[in-house]
Amino acid sequence: MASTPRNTTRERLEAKDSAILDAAERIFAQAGFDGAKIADIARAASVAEGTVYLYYKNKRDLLAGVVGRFWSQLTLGAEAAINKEASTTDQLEQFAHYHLQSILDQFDVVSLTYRAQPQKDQDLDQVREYVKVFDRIMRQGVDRGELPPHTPIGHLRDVFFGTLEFSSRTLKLRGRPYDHSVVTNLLSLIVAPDQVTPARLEATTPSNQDLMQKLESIQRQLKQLPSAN
Amino acid sequence: MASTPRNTTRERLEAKDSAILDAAERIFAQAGFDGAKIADIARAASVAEGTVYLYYKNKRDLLAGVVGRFWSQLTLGAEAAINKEASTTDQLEQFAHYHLQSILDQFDVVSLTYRAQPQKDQDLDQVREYVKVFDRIMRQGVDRGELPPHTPIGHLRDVFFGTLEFSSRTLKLRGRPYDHSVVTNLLSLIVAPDQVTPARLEATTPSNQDLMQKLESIQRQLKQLPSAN
DNA sequence: ATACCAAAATGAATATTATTCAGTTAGAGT
DNA sequence: ACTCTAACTGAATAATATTCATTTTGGTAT
Repeated sequence: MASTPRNTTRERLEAKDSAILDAAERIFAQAGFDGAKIADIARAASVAEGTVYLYYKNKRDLLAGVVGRFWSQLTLGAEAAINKEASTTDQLEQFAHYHLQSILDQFDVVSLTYRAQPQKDQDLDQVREYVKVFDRIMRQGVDRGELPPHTPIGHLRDVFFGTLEFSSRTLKLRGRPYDHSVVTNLLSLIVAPDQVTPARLEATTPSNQDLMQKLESIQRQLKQLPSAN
Repeated sequence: MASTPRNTTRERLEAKDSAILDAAERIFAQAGFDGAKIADIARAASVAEGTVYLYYKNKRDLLAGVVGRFWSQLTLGAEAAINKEASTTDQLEQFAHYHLQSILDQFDVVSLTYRAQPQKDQDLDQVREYVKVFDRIMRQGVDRGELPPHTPIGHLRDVFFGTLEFSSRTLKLRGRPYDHSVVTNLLSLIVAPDQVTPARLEATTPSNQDLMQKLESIQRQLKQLPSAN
């Protein structure tokens, strides 16, 4: 019955795989790799311990599954969060915002990514895929002429992801929530400074620039007073 | 006999502690946290398994000891590698060079640092101490007038360490050796962000000092008005 | 509908290690 | 030399990852 539209067997297997990954993600994030017990994960997924080993060779392989799925989903979310019609600067800001928010939100899962030496080469495939989102934006920016042709994309990629990851650690360590100034500051380094206008900030609180302009305007008016000269 | 210059007992204990840390560092770096067996570490340190537990509460605590010592030594090395008389830019380059080279060289030990959730707050104390080296250079740069007064040191610190850490991962992943262009590129962002000289930065974002000067200037003008009374 | 078979699932048994602890050794002070 | 304690030992214990002999399930053919 190969032509039946719904392959119930495969569906059942995928559902079970998914349940195991869900449970593993939860337990790993909560207890860390060592603290997580296969028995707990199996129970949370409503399967026997042995069943876990039908889907994943061992605990480490299970972790790789969790991490791989996480970054894979993050890639999808990023594509959705970025407006491909927007300017390069705006796309970068959208991506940086999405990335920082996501890794703060799921800090524990992210932390599992680089734990110990990833065994296999393909263990980081999904991360590589995610990173390519940045490369695409930058290449498009160069093509469009919004970035100089010699832009060192490789270097800036390390700056982009490295800074956001380190910032997320700093924020977590200090118990602070998402902070957009991290994104603004980063962008001011990566793209030409005059292209980055902290629109939100400008709207809410007048900058020193605004104050200075106002003062200069007042001063000009003063100079025009008849007796002032 | 408390006045004897050499306290042999203490010395013996410290030597043993050191031997255990040496062995642990080697085994942890080689096999990762999970892969490292206490039995192996004990054998490599020439002590019984039980002895390890006289010095460290458990395996995780032992890891914290290894990581703490590593960063502590890195701090000493950094102080030595930086010429305090040099310009801020040069000091930053020296530090960046030292840092990247060190973390590449001892990549496996560095990787152990952020593994899983550091349990205690003080687990990262030595890392904090290390990070302060950057802050000191930057503050000195501002004091000397080599950096604009409003340099966002906190943000730039995340950029500095985040970028170098991520770059080290990129290089390792590709089997590449130390690459100084990483340092050069990073510095061009931090110190002289593409034609944004300190002067220009000052011009674009007036400080409160600037504002105060402007106000005082206005005030002087006002006093000269005849009708001002 | 029933029988059959392979795939899927189970969980008790096994293997591997972290951790403990009852017993031993060493060395500082008297 | 004797004592007493701190340091050390390694076999015993406990926790838990992994295996595997057995059972269950569900699709397919008759």
